[in-house]
Amino acid sequence: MGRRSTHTPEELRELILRAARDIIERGGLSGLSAREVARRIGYSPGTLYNIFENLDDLVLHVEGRLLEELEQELTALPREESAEALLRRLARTYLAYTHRQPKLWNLLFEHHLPPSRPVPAWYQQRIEALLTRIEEALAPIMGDRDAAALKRSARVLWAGVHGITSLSTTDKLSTITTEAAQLLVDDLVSTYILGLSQRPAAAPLATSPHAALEAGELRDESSST
Amino acid sequence: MGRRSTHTPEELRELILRAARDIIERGGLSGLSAREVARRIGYSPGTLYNIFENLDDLVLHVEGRLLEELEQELTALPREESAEALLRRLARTYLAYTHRQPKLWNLLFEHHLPPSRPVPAWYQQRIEALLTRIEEALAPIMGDRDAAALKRSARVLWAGVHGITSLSTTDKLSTITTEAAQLLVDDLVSTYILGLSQRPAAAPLATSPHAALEAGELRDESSST
DNA sequence: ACCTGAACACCGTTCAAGT
DNA sequence: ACCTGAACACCGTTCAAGT
Repeated sequence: MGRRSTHTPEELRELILRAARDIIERGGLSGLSAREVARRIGYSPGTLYNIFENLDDLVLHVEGRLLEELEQELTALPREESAEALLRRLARTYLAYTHRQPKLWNLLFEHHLPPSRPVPAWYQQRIEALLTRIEEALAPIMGDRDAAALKRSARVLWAGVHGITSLSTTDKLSTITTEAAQLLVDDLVSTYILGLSQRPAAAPLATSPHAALEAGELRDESSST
Repeated sequence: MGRRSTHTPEELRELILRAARDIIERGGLSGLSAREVARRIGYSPGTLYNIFENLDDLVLHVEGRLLEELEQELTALPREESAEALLRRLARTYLAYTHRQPKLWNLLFEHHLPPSRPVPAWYQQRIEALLTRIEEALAPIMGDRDAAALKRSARVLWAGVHGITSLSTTDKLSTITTEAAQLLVDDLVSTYILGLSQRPAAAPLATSPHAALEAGELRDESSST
């Protein structure tokens, strides 16, 4: 017993993260256990708890790495001719990344912290960073619409692409192949952008045809429930 | 030991499903265990295995009930003035259902079967039934576009709404409130439908402006990777 | 200072034995 | 025929004890 110090704390951290990632990539989150990680790296289970708070904390850091990697891929994308082409490329890159390691990516959505402790700030920031990539790509299309609309559209697209990848990697959309999923992603991006381009740009929002339509429908909604 | 027959097999099945549902509703999938279910209903753990194959099978049947309930809600919806209003109502109903019991609904997406055994047919059919509700609502808008386009759009909308609800219930979209999620869902449905309405209806597809556009873009894509 | 490993309180699943 | 409960092979997490 006692110390071994064959690895620095940083090395140990790396070893643990890599082992955990490997286990999840092969067998999903349910295949992961602290004891299994310990076995793989040749340390006792207790050692993990010197470095990570608990298993949730460890998993959260594996997720963080994934978000980081994806963001790098999105950032490294070549220039495109049009804003629409760029958005489509972003969506496809996301899709390709998730299909390259489906179980790992699913981690982001099947792992939940106990409601007692909220998602840490650094994690939220990584997601915000990805959303910012989309907002940047979307801005030229949105023209002078207000910032709230831009944020909203970025989130709609992100969530939509996520929904497609999530349902297709877990085979709950009868989609199965990556090609089929890509068709859906392309359809979403093209059609949504086409819809956006039809919307009135900024202007007195309250009096635009579309705002009036929405207000009317909302009244409908509350009166009939 | 030995039999007790204070409950018929059907009653026992009900007891188990209800206990499991209750546990998941409170503590999520990770809170569920066969032993805990057994404790709650006052039977031994082994009893569950007379009725369900294993814990995955039990969970799958809880999911089946959820899909069934949602479908009933969607089917019972009142008539709407327009196809768009109906689609929006469908999306909101979905959202409301999932936010009413978020942990339970998340079950559908955090629970994965081992890849060895695929999703059973009855489960796939429940999902197809829900997609059919959307296709019916969407058909008037799509006009005489081909059936494949209808199926595709229904799936895009379903996945999109799912993505929004999934990310908002797990707080990974910085959305938090149901109202915020509803804004996103409304935006998705309205904008996507607006986009659809701009597309050429059927006609000689290969020569329509849009088809030409897409073909061009696809060529672009493959040449630049 | 760092790591161990036993200990505690749990799991899913099986199956001989009981009624 | 139905149900039990002990048994097996696992868990996450803690913490006194060792080096």
